[in-house]
Amino acid sequence: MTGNAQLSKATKSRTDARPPRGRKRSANSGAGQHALDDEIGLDALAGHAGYAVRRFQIWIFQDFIRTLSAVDIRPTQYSVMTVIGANPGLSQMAVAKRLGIERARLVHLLDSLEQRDLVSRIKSATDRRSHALHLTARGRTALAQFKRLAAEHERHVAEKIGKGNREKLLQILAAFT
Amino acid sequence: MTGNAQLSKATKSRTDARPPRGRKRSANSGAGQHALDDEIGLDALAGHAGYAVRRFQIWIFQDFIRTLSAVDIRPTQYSVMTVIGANPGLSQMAVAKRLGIERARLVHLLDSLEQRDLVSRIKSATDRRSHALHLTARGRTALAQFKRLAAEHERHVAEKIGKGNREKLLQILAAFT
DNA sequence: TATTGTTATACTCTATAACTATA
DNA sequence: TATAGTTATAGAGTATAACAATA
Repeated sequence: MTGNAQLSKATKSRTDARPPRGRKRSANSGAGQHALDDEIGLDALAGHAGYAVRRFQIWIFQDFIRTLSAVDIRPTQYSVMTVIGANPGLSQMAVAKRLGIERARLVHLLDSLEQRDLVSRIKSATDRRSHALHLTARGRTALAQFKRLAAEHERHVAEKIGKGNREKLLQILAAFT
Repeated sequence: MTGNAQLSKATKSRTDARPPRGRKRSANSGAGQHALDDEIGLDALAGHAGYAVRRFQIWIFQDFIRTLSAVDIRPTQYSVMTVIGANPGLSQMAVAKRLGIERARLVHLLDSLEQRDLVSRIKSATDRRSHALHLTARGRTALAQFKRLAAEHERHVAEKIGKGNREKLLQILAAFT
């Protein structure tokens, strides 16, 4: 991402396509008339939850990746390990459905976690089509560390949007988890 | 995405009927022990804003794409057309920075919008390296329709999370837009 | 027949690097 | 030297389809 995700001062949304302050910019004028990003209005975009959510999600994932860069764990890998850790024995289908991940994609995610000796696939005795997923001993130790770093990331979020706002957000979006 | 982002209502029927409240599960049990998604705990994930935000963003983008499918416009295309419409003459760099899009990616986005005669690139007279971006006449008419459909999508969001919650969300995340 | 895990393909998006034409 | 637009590549992530083993 090139853009700055920080506070750009909510420029007023204009319904028509006119420059903010009578500063004239002819229709065919050259590009680059805006010295500051703040001058560029978002228009209807400012009222769309999806736009704000997308920008926020990019920021939050980047902070997560940065905060856990020393252990090389990305958000999806963390989510997979966390549900397996909390629900040992789950099948790949169950994990995929619970987290909204394509089962085809989970195959590759698990391949990489298994190669790092964090997760193991155990052939199910009752249904030989499926695998029971477990953390390895190493995986359990590692996950504990990942959780500490993830909690640190979560503190960054609270600093960024405010403690109360973070809790309100979790409450509003609880139905989607 | 296969997963339903709504409150999963556990449609899955399974031969192996387990008591809903029984929770003892041995560490080496086979896969597929969970009859209902609701039984699969998220553990630490439940406290992570990023997880909820990601699930919500997937839902909201899918609703946007579905609601605007008749006009074949995706969220990023809509955002690009909206800022160009509100700020005619902007350079590609300015649009890219404002929306947090890689300038390399904006090239392809604009190629496709230009091929559909919605946007035009005009050589800047003052800086011949850059292009001044404008909506075409057709683009302006089309954008008005896109905005009506986007407003319909926004009503879906309000229905889903509640009117007040949607406004609270916009307020909390305003700093990221 | 249906499901689980797997492989494969295609398209979107993100992140870089390098090239060109200008400045 | 630096910047705007472009081209190219690589890696995630999403969306499908199809296949083998098993139910």
